[in-house]
Amino acid sequence: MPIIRVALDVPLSTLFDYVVSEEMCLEIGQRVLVPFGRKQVLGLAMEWAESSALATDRIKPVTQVLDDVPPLPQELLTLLRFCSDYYHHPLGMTVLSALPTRLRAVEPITLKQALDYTLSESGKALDIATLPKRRVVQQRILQALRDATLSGAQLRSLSPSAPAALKVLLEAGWVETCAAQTRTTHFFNDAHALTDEQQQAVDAVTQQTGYACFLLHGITGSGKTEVYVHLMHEMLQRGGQVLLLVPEINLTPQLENYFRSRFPDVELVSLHSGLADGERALNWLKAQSGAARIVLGTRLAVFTPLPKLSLILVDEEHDSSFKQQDGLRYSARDVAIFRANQRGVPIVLGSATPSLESWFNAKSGRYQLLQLKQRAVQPATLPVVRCLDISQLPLEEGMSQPLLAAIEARLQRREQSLIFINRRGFAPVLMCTSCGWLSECKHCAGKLVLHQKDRSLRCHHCGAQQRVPHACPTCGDADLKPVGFGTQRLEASLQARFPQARILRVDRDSTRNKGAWNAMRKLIHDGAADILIGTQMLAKGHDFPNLTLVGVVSPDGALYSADFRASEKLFAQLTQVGGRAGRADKAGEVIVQTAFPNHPLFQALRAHDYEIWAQTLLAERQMAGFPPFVYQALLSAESQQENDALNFLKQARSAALELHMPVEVYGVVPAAMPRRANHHRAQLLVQSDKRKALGEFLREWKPMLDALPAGKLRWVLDVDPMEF
DNA sequence: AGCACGCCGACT
DNA sequence: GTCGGCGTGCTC
Repeated sequence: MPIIRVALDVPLSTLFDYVVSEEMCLEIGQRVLVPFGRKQVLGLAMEWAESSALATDRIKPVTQVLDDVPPLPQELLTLLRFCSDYYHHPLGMTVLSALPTRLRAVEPITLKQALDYTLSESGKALDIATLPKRRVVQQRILQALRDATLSGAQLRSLSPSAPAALKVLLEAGWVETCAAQTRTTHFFNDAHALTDEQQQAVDAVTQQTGYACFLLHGITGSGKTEVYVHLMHEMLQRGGQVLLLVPEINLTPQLENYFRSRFPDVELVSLHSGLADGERALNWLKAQSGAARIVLGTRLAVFTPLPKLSLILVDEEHDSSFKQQDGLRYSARDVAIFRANQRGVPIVLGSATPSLESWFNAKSGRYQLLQLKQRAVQPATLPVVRCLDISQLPLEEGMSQPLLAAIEARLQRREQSLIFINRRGFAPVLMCTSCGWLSECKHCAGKLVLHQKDRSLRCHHCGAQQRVPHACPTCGDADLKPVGFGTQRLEASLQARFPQARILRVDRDSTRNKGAWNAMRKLIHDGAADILIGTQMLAKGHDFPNLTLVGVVSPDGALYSADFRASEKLFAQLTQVGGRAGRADKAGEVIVQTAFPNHPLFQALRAHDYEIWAQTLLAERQMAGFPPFVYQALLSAESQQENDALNFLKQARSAALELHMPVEVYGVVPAAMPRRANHHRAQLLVQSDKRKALGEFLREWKPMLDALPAGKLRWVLDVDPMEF
């Protein structure tokens, strides 16, 4: 009897053997239902086996083959094996976590057959002019169908009310459905002529045969998206599929609409965790069938089966949200590169501020560097960046006179200002002026943040919340003072100073409700806000057409942060948020309040010189022996009893040292947040200047970790960690 | 991860 | 005498 090896969603690195009866029709890549323990679970058929190491009588038979969807392609299984191996995550969990939730359920999926629409005989005979004049959309649909048989998507692009109108036409018998046909041509809305630079970038990629990784470094406003659009167009013409990865779910609906407008009759699907299970599965299947030609998605979309994949685009490739922070801790950007290589197709990483890893690879020739140094949009010049030395300037509620004056000037000119402060709440801590007591979280090592709106103190790490005390819990003094500034405090003080101004605060608190952020974006776009105050959420998002000033308040924390990537991230954020300033007819202005105006970061920011900044950082990293000059893996552990985590890590460390492999094993140290939600947290860093050496070490080490007595503790191994 | 089996404290 | 605590151990 043949034996199939099945991936199951259990934290074990092995596959599980099952017997397949003769009459059962099973292919690799199909979902199967198998008995496991005393339950029936869903698994994925990974490979055939001649024999099993297990005694024959212990091998159970496959219960059922789920053939409602086509098998996963071998290529995707290979990709998942690579991920499991590289990130040292159990294969079964890796494979199952790549499936959309709906496909991890046993209930069969009923696929709606894609339909095309055409005129019936009576429809052809119909004189459109005889229809009531007000039925504009119906007339438009009929007119369009005169010329060609069209898909639902094509008809939907005629009008938002097309589906309703179509229903009426179908009921009237003028329009009929027929099985969808595959289209080989598509309409391309070629709205913008490319600049020379853009054209060169497009040519470099389209002339590439086989795998190559391109780093598209383009200053803000240089039109990277236009390059993507033209690349997509070319690949679609060649009959391929394009995968576009974007950092955030928030950005997908806008981008989706944008690309739909550029390719009105091309099937485009989005994939992200915000979709309902059914829709996500449906989109995934459209990608798998090859029907969806453009797949737009967040990191999880990197695991979509794409039979005709011919190009991968990673937008804002430096963004840390491409790194998954739990479960399979993959970097979608890195997996995408592996995938492009595996498939033998080009991949383009785009950013105005590339990650140092990518920049280093481009400089050393591993990636091909494509640069866009000119702006393709108006205004032609980048915003003027000014740094105000706050050690020399008096501050009023966190803001200096010149910044306030600049805001006032915008108010008078009816232009918008954006104040960027990466701290939500009113003040990061509450202090007793008498005894020096600070509001600390009982469960974490962090401080409780004052939220004035609901008079609460909140922990941003564990979510704990309490009422603001009326007096100091230690000495009883009633004079408690907020220290430092958050979005709420700036909102309050700016409102007091500019009572007429319409101020909009954009942070996780103000956008928590569903649709709130979208509604705010509309307000901003419609000019219904004068001053925007926000966190990094505002740095991304769309262009705000009437914004001419960006103020940056207290960015200095990142300059002396323990996280070696903090300053890299700050530069990217400031470049991104600064890029929001400027109108079609007018260059923008960026004002940064800092105590270190001569810091290389701000010098580079003023000069709009990413390259010199990257060079500075690379020199620092090389000196300090940090990535991208080394490869890292971080073992973190947390437990209620501090010793449990420490003992585990110490044993893990001894085991690592006993392996005597060419990697550097650091000491056991407390995590950046040493206590969180009543758990003590510590970590152990391992690194090597050879990726291969680190990988080989981890392969030996991981089973030893699995074998250590875990007790009451949680531990994770993070390969290429982004956060510590 | 589940979910068993398994051996020691407070209850009908 | 049982119910149930969560400590090991297994799942093809």
